[in-house]
Amino acid sequence: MSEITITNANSTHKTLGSTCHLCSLSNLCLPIAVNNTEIERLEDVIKQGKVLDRGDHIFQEHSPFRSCFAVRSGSFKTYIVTEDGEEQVTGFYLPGEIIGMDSTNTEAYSCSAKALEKSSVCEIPFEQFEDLATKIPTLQHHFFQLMSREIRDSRQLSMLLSKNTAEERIASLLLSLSERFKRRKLSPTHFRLPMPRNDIGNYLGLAVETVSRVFTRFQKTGIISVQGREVTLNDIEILKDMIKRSSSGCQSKEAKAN
Amino acid sequence: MSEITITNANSTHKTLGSTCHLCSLSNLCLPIAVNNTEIERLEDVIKQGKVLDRGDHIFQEHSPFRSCFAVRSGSFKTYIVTEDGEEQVTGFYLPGEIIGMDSTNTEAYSCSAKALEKSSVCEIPFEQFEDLATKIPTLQHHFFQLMSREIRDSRQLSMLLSKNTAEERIASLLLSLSERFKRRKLSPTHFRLPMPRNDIGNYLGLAVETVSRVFTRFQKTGIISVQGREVTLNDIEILKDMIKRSSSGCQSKEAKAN
DNA sequence: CGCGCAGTTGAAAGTTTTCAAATGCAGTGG
DNA sequence: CCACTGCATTTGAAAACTTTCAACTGCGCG
Repeated sequence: MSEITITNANSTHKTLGSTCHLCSLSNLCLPIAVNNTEIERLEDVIKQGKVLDRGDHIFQEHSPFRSCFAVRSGSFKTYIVTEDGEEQVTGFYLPGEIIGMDSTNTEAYSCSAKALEKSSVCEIPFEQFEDLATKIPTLQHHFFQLMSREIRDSRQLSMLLSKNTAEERIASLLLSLSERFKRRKLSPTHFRLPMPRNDIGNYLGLAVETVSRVFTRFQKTGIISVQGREVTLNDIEILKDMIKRSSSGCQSKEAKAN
Repeated sequence: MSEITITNANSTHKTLGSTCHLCSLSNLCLPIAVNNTEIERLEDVIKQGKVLDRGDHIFQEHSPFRSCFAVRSGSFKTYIVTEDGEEQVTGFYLPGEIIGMDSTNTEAYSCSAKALEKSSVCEIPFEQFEDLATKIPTLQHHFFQLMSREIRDSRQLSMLLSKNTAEERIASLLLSLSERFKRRKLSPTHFRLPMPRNDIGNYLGLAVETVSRVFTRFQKTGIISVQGREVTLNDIEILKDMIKRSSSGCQSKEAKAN
């Protein structure tokens, strides 16, 4: 099955036949079977290479929805501001993952998306993309797939929040990150947390202090090593055992290869 | 804008022009703009009138995914069984709502769906439906819409679970049910809970005892009246104020009229 | 009429939060 | 290059909320 991936604007290059690597994030973003004509259409639709600094927004809650965004580098958090002005983190997004699917076909974005560091994204203007999807069944299929995965991931998070202890939630997040790094061919056992403790706590429904204490506890028992945002998972099995009780891990938003 | 709705097998009738009421649940289920030819195609695809008793499953987790289901009467819960054998309720579904969208485009159902009482559903075989969607842009659009709503609803639940107290969670569920009854032209202030306390607690991440205590507390302060599963909301405003702190209420899975 | 499940209630135990305060780290300006 | 300021992280102790355990009540169904 051939694949297409969104690309770096500077390094676009096509190969003959049906395979075409447009981006360094092959397999992660929009891995779908299309022919060359369709690839060209996709290229027309997707705008590449928007760069953002730490703290910049890709889009703000309530602003008119136009596009989804594929993370190319860096990392993002999505969040909602509640009526009393509190921020609620709804997700973290790493390279190869797609932001904004919860706003698909709505007037406005249902959350804000902010860069956690210097990052870049590809823009997927949704209306055009949708048109294209009616013409390319595999594209439609793939997008249904991404969305249903997003639903399942979110369910997963709900379960985590409703039934699991602080330790289990953190173990779950660590494992989720681990898998997502692994998928990008990076070390699954040693990585840098893109987000502050603050956001972790917010996302997992825990006080910052609790997050900190759990990290400390994990460190003391030797399961992980932490220094600031650098984390080493010393015993993934133990972490996995911790969350066995619940059906599975934290959400992992990647576009899983078809 | 014309509408189509899935129907009772016995009372199928078409009206001329572009409006066609196939089911008593008009506006709730699949309200979309289509022409008559398209309506006929939809009718071919959707199987109507499957009846289930209390405790019956529409589908089981891990069984091969074929169809989504629109609730026609009664009510359902969806749930997952965790590795340690615990049940985790992931949602409640009332007439006009669609079950199974989280399994769209997957091999197997990602949860089980069980009738909470004598109920009936319409079956939407997904593969055929998907084909149809590529031919009817509004249908594709509508389904994207339903799915993105499902994502948002699930996010909402996560927020509820991560940041809200027991009282707020229950208030939120009550208001969600209230709105969903209202949408069906039923009383938004007096209704029968389709599910046992058990499932409420499970869904909201609370012990049954806590659910019971909160109901009692609400009753004592006069906000609601409860006798078993019969509930009367005496002061919706107070309930709304309770959950104001969080951005919004509980999930409401209805297909909102386009 | 009685069994069994659903719901309620009380008291103790556990987790997590909150409040307060100290320490570390990083970018800024002198 | 260093001190300074502000934010991030850590830690301790008390307070708050929810769960757990146990027991009791109520209701529906055979």
